[in-house]
Amino acid sequence: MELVEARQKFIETWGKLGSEWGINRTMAQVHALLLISHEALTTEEVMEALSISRGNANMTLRDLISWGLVEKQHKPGERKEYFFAEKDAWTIAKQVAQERKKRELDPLLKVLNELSEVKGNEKDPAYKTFKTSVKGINKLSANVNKTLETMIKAEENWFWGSILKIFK
Amino acid sequence: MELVEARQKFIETWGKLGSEWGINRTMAQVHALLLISHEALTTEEVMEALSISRGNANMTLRDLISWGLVEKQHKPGERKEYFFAEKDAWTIAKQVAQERKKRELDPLLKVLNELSEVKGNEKDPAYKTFKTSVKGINKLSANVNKTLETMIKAEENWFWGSILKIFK
DNA sequence: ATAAATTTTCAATAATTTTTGAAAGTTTGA
DNA sequence: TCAAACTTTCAAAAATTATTGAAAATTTAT
Repeated sequence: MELVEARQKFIETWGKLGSEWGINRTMAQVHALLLISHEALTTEEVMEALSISRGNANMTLRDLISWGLVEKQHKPGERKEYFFAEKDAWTIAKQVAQERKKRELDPLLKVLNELSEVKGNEKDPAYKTFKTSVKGINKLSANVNKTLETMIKAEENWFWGSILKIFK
Repeated sequence: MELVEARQKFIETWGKLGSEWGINRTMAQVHALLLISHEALTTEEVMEALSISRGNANMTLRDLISWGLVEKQHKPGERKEYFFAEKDAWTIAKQVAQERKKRELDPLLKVLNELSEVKGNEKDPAYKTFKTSVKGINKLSANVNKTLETMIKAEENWFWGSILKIFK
């Protein structure tokens, strides 16, 4: 396979994967493009490479920055902004995990904690099932949350550190 | 908070979470409804509870079955089908992980393996960056894959078994 | 202060995804 | 064999989500 074709396929595959996981396809594609670019690209170049509009490119790049996956660069003497992606797979994964935790897991836990406290008649099977199910999900979510926190905070932690080496 | 209100909120929250993770909102809501129902429900009851059409309810329930999260039940002497959800949070999580692995991770790995083998000029920075990035993602994905396989196959495995107890 | 270069915004439009509902299909019991 | 009970299908419609593009805002150099 030729590099040009392979690049195309990577962008397409990454975009598809993103959309299966609730990430806008274009955003995943822009990320893919930057991942396989050895130097930082301008908005113009991103627009060109993926045939997307200026508005779309701009918003998408800002989103990627807010996810901590891309950063702006400035070249001396140049006015325009360049965009560059973190390339290390482990760092990307950590960043995505951290962001999703903040955006989704933390709010979920807040709701589950509330719902775990609903009062009712212990004899009522509807009440019992609700409570048991919600508590079960709450507990698992809380454990995932705690683990992510530990992992993110202290990769040096002797225990998690050695587990995580499996993935690197 | 009243049980009726709490149930409503749980269904809404689970639906939102699903859609953030690329799962159709209605499907997540039907799942939520069954999760907090102490007995199996008919298509009719699901339609009623969530105000959705027969076609939608039918397709969604079939999908949930294909994800291994819901099963059909038959009551003696009754003609219609009843649907019941697995309630244990850990079993649900395992099931979802296994399904997503099969549907998404395995196909991804196939592509990444292909792309890792693209030939080109080692002096070309575009080629070098492509190769390095793709290989990095490939390696991480392969490790995640292997770990999931191990986890799914042998929960009894002394090593993973003890790690997984953290989550249960 | 001016204007060229660049980035951002956002209402309108387009594309995609989901849902509906009625018709077709299937199963079961009499 | 018939028909009632129930399930499945799928083309059309609705809802949602993403994209465009031109105007407004901002930045920078002179």
